[in-house]
Amino acid sequence: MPRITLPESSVFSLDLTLGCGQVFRWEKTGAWWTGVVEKEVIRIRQKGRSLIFEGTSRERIHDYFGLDTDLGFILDSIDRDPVIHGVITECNGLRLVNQPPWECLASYICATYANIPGIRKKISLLSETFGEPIPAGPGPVFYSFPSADDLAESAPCDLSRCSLGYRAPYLCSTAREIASDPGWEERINALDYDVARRDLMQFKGVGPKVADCVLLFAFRKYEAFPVDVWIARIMQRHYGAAENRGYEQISRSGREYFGPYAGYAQEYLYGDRERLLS
DNA sequence: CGCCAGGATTCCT
DNA sequence: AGGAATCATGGC
Repeated sequence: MPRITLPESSVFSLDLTLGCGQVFRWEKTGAWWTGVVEKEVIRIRQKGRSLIFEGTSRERIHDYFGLDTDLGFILDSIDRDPVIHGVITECNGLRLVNQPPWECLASYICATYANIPGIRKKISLLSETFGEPIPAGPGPVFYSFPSADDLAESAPCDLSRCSLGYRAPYLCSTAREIASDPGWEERINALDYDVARRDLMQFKGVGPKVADCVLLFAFRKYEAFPVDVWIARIMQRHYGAAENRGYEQISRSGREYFGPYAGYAQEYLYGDRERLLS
């Protein structure tokens, strides 16, 4: 089975990376994580400095987990006070993965005002209903995440079986838009953060929070600082944000305070939210 | 059962 | 620009 040995200087925690809530399709059984990335079922585990995996290429693992990213440099740049310093210690090795853009966009549209177990279920239902089974030997069947075309072409775009609630028409509309806009990835990629953000927010069901998540998790715009209810509470308790501050104010203050890798700070705070709010 | 959730939209002032 | 009401569903 292929194996990647991480260099001494490269900090990485597979458990924190896949378990912090940035992705919704990975599951851990025993020591092994199993997940679907595009058309591949990947199994992977970590033993110290080694990553052992099957189902995909070495290049895919490097790219998906951002193993060539200098995490130490990023963490140094956001390490500005005792609070974030403690979080960096607690969650050391957490990396932002490079998510496929469409899956990320669709997933975070589904994620609005839902909790993580519920989100996982919605995405699982979407994949089983509209995705394609991936041949992967014996055991349970895994499904690819449906493409925008898959969803747009599903006759009346009937997503009602997937527990999406009021998000269903949003996802349906955005799937159609994306299906007829094949250049959207390249376009967003080429735009600066704030322009790209306005572009994404033209899709139905995409407000500032979803846009920030997509820019951060799929387009590597690391200054994005998504604010959900947990981050809002953390910013209130630990960073003196007033109680009735709106999204833009909290997000901007996070960006200005933590700098060009504010999104990393956000994800570390989110990953350690239980301790920070206990 | 009631409260909450990686919020967005619409309508209002 | 900044509120408030509304939205559908499942987890806990």
